[in-house]
Amino acid sequence: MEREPRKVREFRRREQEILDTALQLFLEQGEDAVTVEMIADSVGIGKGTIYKHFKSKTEIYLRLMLDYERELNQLFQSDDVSRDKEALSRAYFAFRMGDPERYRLFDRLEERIVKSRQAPEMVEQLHSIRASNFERLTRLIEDRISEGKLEDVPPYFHYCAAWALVHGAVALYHSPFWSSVLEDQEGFFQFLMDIGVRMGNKRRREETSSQKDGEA
Amino acid sequence: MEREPRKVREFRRREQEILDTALQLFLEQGEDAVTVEMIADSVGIGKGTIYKHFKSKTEIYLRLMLDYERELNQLFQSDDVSRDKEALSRAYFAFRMGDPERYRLFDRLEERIVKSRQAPEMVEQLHSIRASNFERLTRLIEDRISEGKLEDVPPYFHYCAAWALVHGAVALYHSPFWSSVLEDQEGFFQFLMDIGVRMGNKRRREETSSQKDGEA
Amino acid sequence: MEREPRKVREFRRREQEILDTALQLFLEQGEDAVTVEMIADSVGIGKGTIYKHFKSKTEIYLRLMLDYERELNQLFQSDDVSRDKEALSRAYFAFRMGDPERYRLFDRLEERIVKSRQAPEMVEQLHSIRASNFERLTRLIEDRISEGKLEDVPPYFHYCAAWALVHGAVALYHSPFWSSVLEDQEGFFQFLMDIGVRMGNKRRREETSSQKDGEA
Amino acid sequence: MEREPRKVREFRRREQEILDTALQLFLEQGEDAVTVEMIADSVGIGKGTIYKHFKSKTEIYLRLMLDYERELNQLFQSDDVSRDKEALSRAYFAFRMGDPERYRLFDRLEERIVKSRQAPEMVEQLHSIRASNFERLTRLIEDRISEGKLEDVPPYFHYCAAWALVHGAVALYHSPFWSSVLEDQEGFFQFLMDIGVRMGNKRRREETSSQKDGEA
DNA sequence: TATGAATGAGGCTTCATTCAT
DNA sequence: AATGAATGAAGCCTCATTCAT
Repeated sequence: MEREPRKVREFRRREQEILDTALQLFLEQGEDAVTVEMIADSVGIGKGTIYKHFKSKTEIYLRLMLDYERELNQLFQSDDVSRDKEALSRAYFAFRMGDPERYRLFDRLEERIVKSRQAPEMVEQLHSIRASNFERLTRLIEDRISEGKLEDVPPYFHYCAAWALVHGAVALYHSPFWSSVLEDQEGFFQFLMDIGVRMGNKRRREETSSQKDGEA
Repeated sequence: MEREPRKVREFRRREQEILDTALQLFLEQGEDAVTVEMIADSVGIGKGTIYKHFKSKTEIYLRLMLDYERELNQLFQSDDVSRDKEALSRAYFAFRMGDPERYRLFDRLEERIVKSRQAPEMVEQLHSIRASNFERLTRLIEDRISEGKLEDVPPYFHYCAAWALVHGAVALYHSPFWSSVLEDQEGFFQFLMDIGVRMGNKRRREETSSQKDGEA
Repeated sequence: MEREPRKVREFRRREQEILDTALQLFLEQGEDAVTVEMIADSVGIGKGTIYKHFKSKTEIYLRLMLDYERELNQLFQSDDVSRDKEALSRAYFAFRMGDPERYRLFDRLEERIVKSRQAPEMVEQLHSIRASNFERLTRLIEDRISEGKLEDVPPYFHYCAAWALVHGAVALYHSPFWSSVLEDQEGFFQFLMDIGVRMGNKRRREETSSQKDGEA
Repeated sequence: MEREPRKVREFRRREQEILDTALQLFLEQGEDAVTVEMIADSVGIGKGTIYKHFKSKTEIYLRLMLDYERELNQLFQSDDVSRDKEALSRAYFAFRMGDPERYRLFDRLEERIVKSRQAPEMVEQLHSIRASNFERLTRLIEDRISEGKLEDVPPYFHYCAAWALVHGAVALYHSPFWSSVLEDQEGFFQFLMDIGVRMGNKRRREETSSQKDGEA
């Protein structure tokens, strides 16, 4: 009753090692350039061992994605941030931009995996974590709307807009072309985050009406 | 001296046919699921013939991407739009969202191609078209800034922000998860476009200062 | 209009070569011990080439089986034999025993392929050839029954019995144990064939009644 | 001195459990689809434990085959049946047809194992059991021949013919194609068994001579 | 110029067996 | 004795690209 845990712990440690190494390699070389054998070699184990832990390469992808989604989940669940819409916006932005490569990788993988209909149960699991995050978010936004601080549109307008902006920011950061354009990266992402933080706020009367004809 | 042009024209027509078909297939099935043979069969020619037109599959990708970039270029060069920053924003948004799948495909391909360092000359060509677009844009924005209509930040802040938002919008549209959340797609993208059109506008005094402490 | 046929002929020749070689190897070493690569090497071509001709290893199996079944079909359709039940019995016996290894191989393969539900269309094709053979046979037997030469049982009793005996003969021939027992192989198979040829014949009264009468 | 036997008994019981489970699985899924791990899981023990009982997967096969052969042996050794050739024929037929799947499995395995020359000692053991069976049988048949009840051919002609017919019957029963043809299975196998029981019987004068020219 | 047969490197996955605990 | 994690050889199949006709 005290020996088993050791073995189990060893096993888990190795599993984590595989995941860490795989992520590292995926980020460095692109997921397609990384073979299962390379992962095994990097960890220093046999190819077959990987398949004791994961049924397929796709399952490795999904495990990594789930971990990432859970990290985000913790952010949303933590009280110090999830009460304040602006703080949450900033935290979300920071989370995504904190490791843009990773975010990008998972986004790419998700599209591919969903398209090929592999491991649908795990995909569903992924989506359900995400959905739970956004239920909480919806409530927060509804509160702000009724307080008159946010524009009165369906709550998902707000967080989808935030998602989009952040997603774009990540892509920008990543893009070989654009990142070379951005001389003052730091300043720019600050600028962008401010836009994001403010973007759904209720506008003053005059402003609202100027939307189309102000220019004319 | 009159026969040759006909042959040449034939040749070009076929080349275009290959490109159109390839794009179609890439969009439908994903680029990795489409083999060169499938393209040839779809066009009704031999596999070898494709290699008379393009040195590699990657070159097909790049040709498609260049064409797309040139289409965008025309948008930016057309006078009726390129004088008015808001109109341009809208047009840009509309262009990307008009065929989000295509945009997404090219974005994905660009990352991969750049990473693997294939066909660097063509990549450079792609980037130079894009750069020329944005030189023109830079001038337009500089004008608006000096007119006091846009915030006084480096001009690329403005168009990079627009790029990011649009990019995010496309991804959102695409995402199997998010697109299911967006019940009122039409309304949402309108909402987002408005944000995009307004986002770099110079803010009134009060607003600017309220940035952080307005909430408090 | 004269060049194409040459290429096509070449292609077919090679296909046949693959089939012949594969059969040879399957017989010598057992189907599982033979890899696609071995076949390719034996023919002197690349592994990939095999897959231009056959979608999978299983398809090779099935092509061989279909060819064999068609050979048998020709036997049944040939007039000189298919009018005379005894001659047909002998011819059938001879056909199976003429290459017992091959028969055995295909029997084994059929079981496996059917069990794993691969290539069901080809399996169906195989079965339909066989069924057509036995329709013809059914008619022949019905004639003999109404002439009072064969026992009046459902026609398939007759040919299924023949099938069973021949199948057993082949297995016997094959069995490492039994074949060592059979000192006078030639004589034995003659003996067995005689049984087969006679076995469904109408028996005289006395014989018929003696069948079980201990019981009565 | 009383504890050890218990342990030993336990060990044997487990061994039998492994064999039973393995057989079950082989029959249900085909021997190649069953991994050693599946057997272990089914029994509820570790994979390594199986290798404490059997040196290899092949040894499991052979142990099952030996058990089967020994069962048959008991049939032949039991006095009530082994004195009467017809009763023995029927019993033999019944034994094989009683579990045709099992017979089929072992037949298949024997071919494979012999071909690959694994565990030759066990194969030899298998064959020697079988040989002993047939020595006894030989004597029985010799008696009947000298009594004038069976045709005067080498005794093994008789039992090899029986073997062949039964083997064919099993295959017929098994064949995905043929079994669908056999509407009246029960009736057919009765018909076949009668043939088997009678087939080596001494024929009356007239019959013998009619063999070839009776038809004419 | 057009063709399409041929290529072969390389990917993913399986599984019987070993061995340290 | 029992375990089950680790192994790695080996198999099947794909597909971009070449090249002789």
